[in-house]
Amino acid sequence: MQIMTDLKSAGYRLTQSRAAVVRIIDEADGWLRPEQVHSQAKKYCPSIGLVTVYRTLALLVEHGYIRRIHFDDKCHGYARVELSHGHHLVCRGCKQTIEIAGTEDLKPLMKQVQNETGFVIEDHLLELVGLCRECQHIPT
Amino acid sequence: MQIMTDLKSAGYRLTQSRAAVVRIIDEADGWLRPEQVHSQAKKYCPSIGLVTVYRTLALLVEHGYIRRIHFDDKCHGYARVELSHGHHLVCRGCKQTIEIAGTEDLKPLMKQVQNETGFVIEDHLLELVGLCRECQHIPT
DNA sequence: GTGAATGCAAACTATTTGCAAAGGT
DNA sequence: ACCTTTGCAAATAGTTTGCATTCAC
Repeated sequence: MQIMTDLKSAGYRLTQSRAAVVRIIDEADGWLRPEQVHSQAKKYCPSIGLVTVYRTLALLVEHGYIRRIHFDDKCHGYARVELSHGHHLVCRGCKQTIEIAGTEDLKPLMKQVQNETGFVIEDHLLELVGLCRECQHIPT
Repeated sequence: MQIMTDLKSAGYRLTQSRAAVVRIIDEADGWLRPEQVHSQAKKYCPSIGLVTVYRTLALLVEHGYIRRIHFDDKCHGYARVELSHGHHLVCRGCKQTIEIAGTEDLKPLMKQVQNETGFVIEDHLLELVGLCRECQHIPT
């Protein structure tokens, strides 16, 4: 729960709701939608409201503890960041999200792109979507 | 307007609205939000409704003519696909979107990930965000 | 003429904001 | 006790759906 300590030193209060959200994210195998975080967080903080979940997720994103997951459809989810600026691999079947160490592999590509385009690249997002071993029977 | 021919052979009708949306996307330098496509498409089809824009965008995505752009915040945009499954580079300042030929560079990484995780990777999304030459004066 | 496509309004989903009450320090 | 944080309700933003009308073929 390093994040809780970090938040405390940043001047935030250690509330039940925040602890509950962090705990749910920690326990999750993959990514969760805000609504899922909410219903699960009630386990540890029965009175928690969905609004607080949104606010806490925003706080955790801001502090780099979790990351937003984007899909081709409209749904957004959140997953814990394991490796600084790693990329992620999402299973289309069971939704588990695995962080993959990645920036290094992209360095040459990014350098090449900067040279060719004159852009200064500030950030990048690499998302691989597929099926994990257990979900490979699922049709396309 | 290859896409219009394609749609026709797929059995879709060549309507004013569809032509207007395609034309706006073609003329755009970068990505556009549905609302922007709508207001600009009125130039060519004054009666077009936002709903039709959404429906047409979905059709064009389905046929691989455009791609959804995801940002860290909630806004989704659409940009033309120039290169089959290329990745894209988005300018944070002026929003221009450049397609970069890319799958090749990721092949080794994807192969490695498949071996290490047992996943079958079906799709990937690489988005580089930065500032183009003209926008580099903009603060972070 | 016929059925696909459209536009409108209304429904819906996801997220954010205002504000009084509760809780952490 | 003070001031942040919370929960509720309501507001908002983005997108989708139902249905009568319009338009491409």
